[in-house]
Amino acid sequence: MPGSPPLRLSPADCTCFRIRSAARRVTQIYSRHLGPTGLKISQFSLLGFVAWEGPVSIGRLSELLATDRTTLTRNLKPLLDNALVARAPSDDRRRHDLVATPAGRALFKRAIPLWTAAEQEVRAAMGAKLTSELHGTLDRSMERLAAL
Amino acid sequence: MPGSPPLRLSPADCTCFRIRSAARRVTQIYSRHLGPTGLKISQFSLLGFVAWEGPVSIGRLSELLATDRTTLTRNLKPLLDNALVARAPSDDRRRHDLVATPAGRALFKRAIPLWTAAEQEVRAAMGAKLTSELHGTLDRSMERLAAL
DNA sequence: GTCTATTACGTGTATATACACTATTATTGG
DNA sequence: CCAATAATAGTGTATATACACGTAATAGAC
Repeated sequence: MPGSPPLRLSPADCTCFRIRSAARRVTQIYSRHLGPTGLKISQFSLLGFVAWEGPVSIGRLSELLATDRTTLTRNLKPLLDNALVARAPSDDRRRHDLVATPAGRALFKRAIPLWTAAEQEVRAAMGAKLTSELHGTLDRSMERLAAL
Repeated sequence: MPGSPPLRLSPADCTCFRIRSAARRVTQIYSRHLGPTGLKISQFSLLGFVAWEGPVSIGRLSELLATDRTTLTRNLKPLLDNALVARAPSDDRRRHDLVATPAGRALFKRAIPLWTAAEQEVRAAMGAKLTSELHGTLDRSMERLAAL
């Protein structure tokens, strides 16, 4: 089996540029829908994870969300300030477990239909086939890139 | 032809979360490689576009990069401060045309091999098939989402 | 030729992101 | 028990992102 020909790569072929552009575009659409709740899309995700995973540490969230630990510290601030999430002491005093407050859970529930509308707008524009292709491709890419 | 069954969407199916996670992951890899140049990946892209497109306005760059105009104003600051990009007056005094300086073009050239290494690391981890699938899916998604 | 609508751009504000560094608490080896 | 090590988290700094708003200059209407 012969080796592949040497690829001629140009910066126009940049995987990073493509994925960052798409992320910006998609983020704008979701943000528009979520506007009335006062939640940004990343806050929606973060609040959802905290609500689902029950008491959870920053470090654990960092794994679940594939986000740097210190980024989450900053991202949590608006949620803590607005009392949507609260810190709870844990047995290990190095950790601060995070829980969603009743207000946080209520807001998340109110946000779900708006998120659904955003998701449906995107899926309607892309079509079911492209949507599932995109999800599958991204999921597999994340698996392959996790090792790096 | 019957309609599709009503989709039951859960926030775990979020397209935005997937694409943002992947963008974060990919960005980290490229940033690591580009570190020695002092350029972030977005600066590499921006500098490259300015160098290629010759004298170009902020508004035009905004279309090319699918980035908000005001974001580019901020993103350009480090490049202007480091004299990698310069403003040139244009016939229309509302516009400030941007050009890459010799230092900017030289740095971009030095950065290309590092970008290539990043691109190859990502492609090696993902495989050629998944890479081309990802690119195609992202490109088609951007087309479909541009209308929104 | 002026007045107005449009175009092109920057600023204020707020969030998102992550690396290097620091501080605190647990754990483990002796 | 105590010192060294590991684990957990926050801060300082810098960039990335975009909406709402304000400003300056051009183009068009008349």
